[in-house]
Amino acid sequence: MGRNSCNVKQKLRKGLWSPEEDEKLYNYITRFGVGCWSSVPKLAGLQRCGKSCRLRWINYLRPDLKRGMFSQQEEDLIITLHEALGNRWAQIATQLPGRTDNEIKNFWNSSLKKKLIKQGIDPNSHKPIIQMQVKSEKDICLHSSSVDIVQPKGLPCLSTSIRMEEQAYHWNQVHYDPLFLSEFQESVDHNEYNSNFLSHYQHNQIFNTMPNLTNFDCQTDYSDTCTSASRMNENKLESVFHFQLCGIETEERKANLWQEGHQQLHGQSSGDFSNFGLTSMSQESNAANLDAFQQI
DNA sequence: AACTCCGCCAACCGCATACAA
DNA sequence: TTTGTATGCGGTTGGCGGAGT
Repeated sequence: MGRNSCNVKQKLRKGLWSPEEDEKLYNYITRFGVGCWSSVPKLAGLQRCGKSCRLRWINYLRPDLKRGMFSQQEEDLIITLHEALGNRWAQIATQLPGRTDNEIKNFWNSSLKKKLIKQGIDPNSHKPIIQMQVKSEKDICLHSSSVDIVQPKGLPCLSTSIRMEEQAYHWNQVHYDPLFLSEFQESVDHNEYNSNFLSHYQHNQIFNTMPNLTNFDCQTDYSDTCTSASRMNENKLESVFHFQLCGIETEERKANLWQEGHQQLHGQSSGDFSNFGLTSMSQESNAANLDAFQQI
């Protein structure tokens, strides 16, 4: 049963979002909240499909999004979770507050994958590439007599006890909760591991030793990726307003405060967001204003 | 300066699933 | 139970901008 693209029914806009569209969507969501996405574009006065609006909100406009580079801890966590979960970006994203599945996926494909390959690790299996080559040669020799245990998709490779120790060591490196590690080990031992295991932990907030990434410090040194970092900051922050100033607030009053703050800073109507970016905000003259605004 | 190449990332597309009528 | 619609997810793509020539 094929389904038409949501843009086909009407002549709807596609492509990059303009600051005006962002403003409309942001104002609508902060005022009325996220309800039925399919009705959002109509009610917000946008020539977009609901799907596009949802994506824009989740990946860009959401006030609780973290901006900037991935920290080393986040990087380690993504690698570890990818080893355990595979390409389940949405599930991985639940363990990284303020990060979206799209962002993590892009980061993985553009950076982490290459990094692992550079380190001689296969990004799909997370095994050393040399070991994989030896194994594949062995497979060719042994063919059907292979005794390897087939792992369910998404499970880390735990076919030997040595591997399990390596795994535990690696997981400890990224500061997993010891309770989580022991229960994970137990679940694996009893073949009880399933894709909901991590969800369970997330749901019950058992990742209590995971570093708090919400207040991630963008000043951290990321020398090897600073070029893309600066570009990312520009891309993300220059075009639109800086929602994080006032955090997520659904009440209209807060939205108004935000608009007032914007006007205070720039002396213009909130309709024009094109100049409300990091570039200008990073200037010292604005820093003091920002501090004052954050007090609102 | 002009052009090409290439990496990054925002956004789209199609599929799967959930849910309501 | 069937059908239509909404939402969520992962793979893919196209445009932008920086680097190199």
